Amino acid sequence: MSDNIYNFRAVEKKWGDVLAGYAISNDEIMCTNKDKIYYVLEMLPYPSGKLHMGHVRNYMIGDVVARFKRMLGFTVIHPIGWDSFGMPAENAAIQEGGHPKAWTNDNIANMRQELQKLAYMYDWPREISTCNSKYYAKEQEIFLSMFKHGLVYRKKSYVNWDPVDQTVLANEQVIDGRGWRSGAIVEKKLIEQWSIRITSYADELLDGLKDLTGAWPDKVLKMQENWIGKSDGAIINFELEQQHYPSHISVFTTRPDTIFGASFVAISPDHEVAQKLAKTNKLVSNFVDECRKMKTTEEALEKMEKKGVFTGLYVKHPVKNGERLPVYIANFVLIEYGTGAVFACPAHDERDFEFAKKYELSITRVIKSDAPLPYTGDGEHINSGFLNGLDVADAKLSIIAYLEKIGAGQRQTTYRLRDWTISRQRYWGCPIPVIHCQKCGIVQSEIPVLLPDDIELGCSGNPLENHRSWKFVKCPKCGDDAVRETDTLDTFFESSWYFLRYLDPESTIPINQKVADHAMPVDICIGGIEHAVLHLLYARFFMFALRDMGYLKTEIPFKSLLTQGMVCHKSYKDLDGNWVYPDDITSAGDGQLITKDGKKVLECAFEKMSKSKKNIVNPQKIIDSHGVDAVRLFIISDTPPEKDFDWNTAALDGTWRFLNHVWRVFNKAFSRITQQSPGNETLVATTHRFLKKITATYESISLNKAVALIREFFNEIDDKLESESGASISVAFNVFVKVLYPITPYIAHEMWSIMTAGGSTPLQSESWPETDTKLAESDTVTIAVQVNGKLRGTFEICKDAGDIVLEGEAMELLGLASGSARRIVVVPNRIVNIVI
RNA sequence: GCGGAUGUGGUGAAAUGGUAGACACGCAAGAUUUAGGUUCUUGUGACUAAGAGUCGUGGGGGUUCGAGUCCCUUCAUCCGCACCA
Repeated sequence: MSDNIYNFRAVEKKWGDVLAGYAISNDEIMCTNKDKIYYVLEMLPYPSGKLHMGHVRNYMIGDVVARFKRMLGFTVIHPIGWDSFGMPAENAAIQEGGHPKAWTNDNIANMRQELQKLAYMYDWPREISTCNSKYYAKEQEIFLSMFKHGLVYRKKSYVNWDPVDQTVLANEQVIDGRGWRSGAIVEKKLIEQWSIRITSYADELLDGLKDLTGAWPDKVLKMQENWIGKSDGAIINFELEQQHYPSHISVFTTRPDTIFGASFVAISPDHEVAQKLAKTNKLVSNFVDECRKMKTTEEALEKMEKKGVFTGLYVKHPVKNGERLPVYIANFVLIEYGTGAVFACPAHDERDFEFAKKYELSITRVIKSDAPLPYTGDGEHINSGFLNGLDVADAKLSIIAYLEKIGAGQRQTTYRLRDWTISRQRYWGCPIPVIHCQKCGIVQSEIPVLLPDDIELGCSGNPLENHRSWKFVKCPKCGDDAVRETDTLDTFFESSWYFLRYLDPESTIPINQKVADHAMPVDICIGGIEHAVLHLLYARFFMFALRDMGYLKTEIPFKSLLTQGMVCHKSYKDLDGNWVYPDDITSAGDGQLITKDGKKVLECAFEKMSKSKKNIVNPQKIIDSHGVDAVRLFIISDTPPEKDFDWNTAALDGTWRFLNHVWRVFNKAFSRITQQSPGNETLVATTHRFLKKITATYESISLNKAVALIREFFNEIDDKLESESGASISVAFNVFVKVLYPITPYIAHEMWSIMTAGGSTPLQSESWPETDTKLAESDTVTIAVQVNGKLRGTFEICKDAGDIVLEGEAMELLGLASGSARRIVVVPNRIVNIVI
């Protein structure tokens, strides 16, 4: 191999198998002390076809951590798998022909190869694919456990309904109020769906956030806290005057203290009273229909007028004897929150105020303030009977006690969190293993319930509905004709426990508790911030639920969490507004950018790499041109892992040049080592100084800083190469190769094999070099001299020199007579600040 | 509207309250003539003719011998949630 050019292609070929091979057995895990086990988890990818830069960055961070911890002597668990159910496979099959299973498995095969090419140290024997029955059959067992424990249930709930595709859509699949595939305006529809009782864990999920403080990003904790949305208040029951309706309307309020200012009660169009009225009252039914078609996009909500219709009904005021309040149906009252009904105090609530103005309802101020209405702040109660004179907090306590005494209400905590609707009318998902029998009701099916392969895609609705031989079965209880559940599970169900299955992917039971309780929690989970609420909340919930069902004892899924930033690239548009690939752009010379065929191009913003905006860089392409090591090094250089990474192709060339530089210097150094050249030994101390700092940056996963220090260390070696002894250079390179290895394993391995002449252990079984702390501390320091806090010069001196000595040196440097300073502040080994 | 974060050179970024801009990218000048994408040296925050001068971490205050860092205030940008009773 040439001494000047690092032949990455040859080296990648030579060490590919060595670097991609890794496996840790469960015996080894069980024999390892719990605190010497390190579980690195990257959120498992959806097999979309090709790896993108976001994957490369995500898995690179995990790989560096895994390799570093391995060298530190940990038993590192570092698995990978595929989140392989979901709509894209089904859609691809419809659009391109073929079968979702084939499409998915082809993609997995391709992406697995790409991961191996990048030398990610994955424990391949632990690989899972969620669309494989080996995985989803165990998931069905968990589902049935949840069913038995009353954690899953069927209920009618309002869901996003696509009237063209005839299916329920997840919230994420509704874009600007329209179905992402059909483009139809999504309706709210009340249908029977399977749900998970995640709300019964609301308090535990909220409390659990405390244990994660500091280890999970504050932002994520805050987002989960807001999502759970605990609010304390009261339920107040308003007795209905009219007959033939429920005896009362219950409302939830966080401001029971404003009850004396109540002016009306408003119920949701989906409230049972509204529903009943709609059957006989045309005005009401028209309004209810109108509300149902309401768009739920942000802009629509912002512009939307507060509207309502009077029901003709009245309720009794629970506290003010003899007073009655009109009942309205209002478009701003949500059935999903609280009780689907509110009482309105227009003086102290903005929405109520707007509504009351519009329909000329009474507005009574009950809190003293000079501010204009509506006033939502604190203050002394007025016009409020026995609450008069109290502030808001005291009035709340007082009124709740009173309501409880007279039986008209009670204290109540409400959550924004709703039960998780888990059923999907989709083929490519885990079948819900139950059977509907006319006689026996819902009956558990024998498991596994396998997805049928012979399926007709592309028809409207769920293909499983149309698969007669699969759908129609005999009831396992009574033997009568029965119908299989044709809904499948939300794919978030799969991604809520995969990290437990990795620990024993072949186990006959879903979770091998012995291994799980020994190896869990995951020490670090690395993934995108987009899962801050969904996946990361579901995973936390699953741990609590699995604990309660006796599957394991551990409660926390991920001890720490790193949310890596997005990989961004500048995007470009031509003058017609079409996106243009960055590769197709050249400079016209006058600063103007043009496409290859001469069209003018405008620079847009740095934004997340996406196919639709064409601002993508194909990892495969740059691996071919720059080599795996260059790509690995580049993707973690310069930007902290949690920040967005702005792609810069010129900087990638710089990384490539660095590796060539390393190679050249190594060859020079190697000949000095073998010749045992005489010279200085200063590099030994330098080495330990850098080793100490580099180890600390790896430890805190400040990978951009680790890279900066490694480069600084290398520059130091390069500078001193000619003057140092062979022995000293050998010490430096021994450490340099090892600190480089987690990032660029190929070149590190090549250098190592040359240095050890193949006679020593492979680099990946080597342990991390230990810092000699005595050597790491230099014996001279540079002292900064300041006058009134401003730098005026520096001097070198022995470490730990006394204050008097430093003071004298500083005065001399400045040419000041002793005693001329008003005050002198000395910080040992750092600074002398002279105040005049 | 509520919540969160971030503002440092041309760019990505460093800095336990203690020498701001480490490490890179880019750019400029010079050397070598390398033909594999070179390599090497020097310079590169702004201002100033120049300096060992002045200014400089979004703006304005404050605490301190000393503030990018702590406190108050303000502006801007980004992200999340949102008719939540």
